[in-house]
Amino acid sequence: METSLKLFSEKGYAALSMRDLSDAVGIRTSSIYYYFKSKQDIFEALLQKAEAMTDALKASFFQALDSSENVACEDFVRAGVAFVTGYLQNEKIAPLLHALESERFHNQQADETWQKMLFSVPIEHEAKVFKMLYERGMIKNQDAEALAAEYHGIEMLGYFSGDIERMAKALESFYNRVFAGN
Amino acid sequence: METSLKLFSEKGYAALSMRDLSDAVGIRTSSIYYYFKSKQDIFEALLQKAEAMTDALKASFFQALDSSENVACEDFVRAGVAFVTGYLQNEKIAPLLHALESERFHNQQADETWQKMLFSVPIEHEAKVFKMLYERGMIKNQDAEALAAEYHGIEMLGYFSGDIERMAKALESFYNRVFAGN
DNA sequence: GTCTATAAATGGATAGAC
DNA sequence: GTCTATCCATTTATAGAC
Repeated sequence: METSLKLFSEKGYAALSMRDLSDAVGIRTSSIYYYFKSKQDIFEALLQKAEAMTDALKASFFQALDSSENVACEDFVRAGVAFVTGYLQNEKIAPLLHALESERFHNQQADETWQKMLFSVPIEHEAKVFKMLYERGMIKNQDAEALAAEYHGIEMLGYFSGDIERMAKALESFYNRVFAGN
Repeated sequence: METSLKLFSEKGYAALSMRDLSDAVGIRTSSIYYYFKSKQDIFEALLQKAEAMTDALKASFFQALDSSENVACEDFVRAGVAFVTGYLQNEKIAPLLHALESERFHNQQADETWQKMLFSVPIEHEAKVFKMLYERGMIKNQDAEALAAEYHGIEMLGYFSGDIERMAKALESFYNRVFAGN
């Protein structure tokens, strides 16, 4: 599973052959069929793992920001950077996301899980955070959904472009405008 | 070329066979080799086309916003929506971007062109626009780079998530804060 | 320019010994 | 559980007739 994740993310589903995989694992091709009934079966196990990761993400999101009573600009920026560099780009999650992204136009479930992991789950949480910040009187803007979309947009730009410094500056700029006068 | 663009974007490079392609075009597989010396050759022609599209984009960006002397919120939102729905999602560009995205982890040039088209070129232009808006006294925020990153982040979120309505609302929210008090 | 024919390699997958 | 051996379909690509 580990090796298939690595190779699927590097080569893509169609380009990865069972021979490549068995060579990388150090067994014969036919031995793979003792554990998985087909190549598709391996990929589906991967999809399941990604689904599980998404559920896990849903549970543990942004705890630091969520529980804090006072949000300093540094915390705010740090939380955003941490999500991208510490989570999306970490060695466990990144290959999973790459494998999903490479197949998302040819595999509906890959697309759905990818969107869930990168967009719906985090945005839903972020909207809750902004709602909380409003209710505590820490920000004046009531539209938590729009704020979450802006916030997450900055994160996604950092994730896809890889320019984390620019992302951090944009988050800071965002913070200064949203928290201005509070 | 048209058919290969369509099929590469739908199936991905490795999954598209020369047979699929020749069947779709209505000729025999061997006849393709009269025009292209290999499958890779076809994909590289596609990459070239994408590069040309990127150069064309660079030239014609956001003219409406660029030339206006007064930016109303509606114009601002409309320009952003137009870039995503009218350009990125149109029938000429979308398959090109999908083909590039599917291969970006296995093909460096695909990755570079994809990043250029979706991020560097538009952001560079958007930063110029915000700089202009500042110089004309229409906004108070001096950091055009950060504003462009925020603005483009919202667009990318709309593009990838497909939620154009949310994108429009976030752009409106962004406008209201950036242009507040001017 | 398009075809038939075919080469030569690689693909996913199975049978059955150990 | 892992192996050898093998099947058979499909792949990219070429040669050469028309």
